[in-house]
Amino acid sequence: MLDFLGQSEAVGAWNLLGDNKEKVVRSFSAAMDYSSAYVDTSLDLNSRPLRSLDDAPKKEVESKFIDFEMKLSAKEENGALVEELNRVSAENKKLTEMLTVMCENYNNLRSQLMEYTNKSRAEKELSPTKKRKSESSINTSTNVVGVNNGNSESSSTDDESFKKPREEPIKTKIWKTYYKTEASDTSLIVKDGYQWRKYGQKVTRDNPSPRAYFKCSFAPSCPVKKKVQRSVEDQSILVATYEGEHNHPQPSQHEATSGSNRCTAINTVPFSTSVVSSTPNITLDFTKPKASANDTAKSARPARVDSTEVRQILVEQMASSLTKDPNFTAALAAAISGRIYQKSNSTEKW
DNA sequence: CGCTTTTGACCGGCGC
DNA sequence: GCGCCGGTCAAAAGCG
Repeated sequence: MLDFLGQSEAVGAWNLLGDNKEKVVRSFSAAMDYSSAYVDTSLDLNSRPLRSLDDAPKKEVESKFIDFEMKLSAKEENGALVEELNRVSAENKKLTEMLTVMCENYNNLRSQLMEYTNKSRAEKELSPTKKRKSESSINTSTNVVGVNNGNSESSSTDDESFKKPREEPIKTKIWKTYYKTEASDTSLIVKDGYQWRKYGQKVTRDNPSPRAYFKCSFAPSCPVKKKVQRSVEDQSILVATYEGEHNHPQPSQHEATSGSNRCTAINTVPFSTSVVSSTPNITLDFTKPKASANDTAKSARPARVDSTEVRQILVEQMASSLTKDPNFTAALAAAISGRIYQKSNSTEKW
């Protein structure tokens, strides 16, 4: 009985979300976008609770509803239940409004952040700072935001870049790409569509995992280098730092998808603009052939995606994550079954 | 045999 | 000046 009431509440919540369902999902995905807080929203729509919607169990559920309804009418508790439902409905309406306000606030904050980011970038480009030789090009290259992705390497370089003036006038494009790999995979090879020649490997101080140094196999005509190192926080994530731009076409798109080392790019960010979390759940497969990876030097970087595309993918990711969460599945099942209940109620009682 | 990878040595910037 | 550290070099080894 109580259990069923709980389901009804979930039903009400879900129904009342109405057109805001998508907004909810989008806001969640947005939240995942700008914080590295891990939210276990995984659910599996194929798991048990939903199977009750299959034909045979569905009948069972419906019969439960009928029994329940009969009991209710017998005990004349409908009024109380309706009252309870109304109360929950009102509460959910409030929550929906709050969520909408939160979405608006989030959008405002985000636009402010973007504005601030652009401003600070412009300032840094006007008055560059100096660092060690190897890192000076980094600082001239891309926008810098005071948001850390948790990678101690990028955070430390950011700090230092603020302290020292620099004189390196050469601007080199530098950006980071995060690749999701098998945890058991110990290689530092990422398939990004280009051919690389490894020329060194070092164990750095801030990370127990070795850092591999690669040059583009078209070197010296192509000056692009990359460094690959496992993330300190998540050993299954490879952090590839690219320096420079390819001055030649991508040799083989097939290369990007073939090979024993199956890794997936989960994020591409300009150096130290790590606003986007490295949450392993968000997986954007840049290794697949795509139009953006064409001949131009600028497209040499692993496909940058625009915000709407990212947002869409995030929403899809969110949906897929939600489908893996047993709790959400249960709530969804309850919602659907609740609709049946409401429908039967509305046709017979109201 | 030629290309790639490995790995220890070396170099240069930086802090003390 | 010295030591630390990240980055690069280059000889040796590995591989097809």
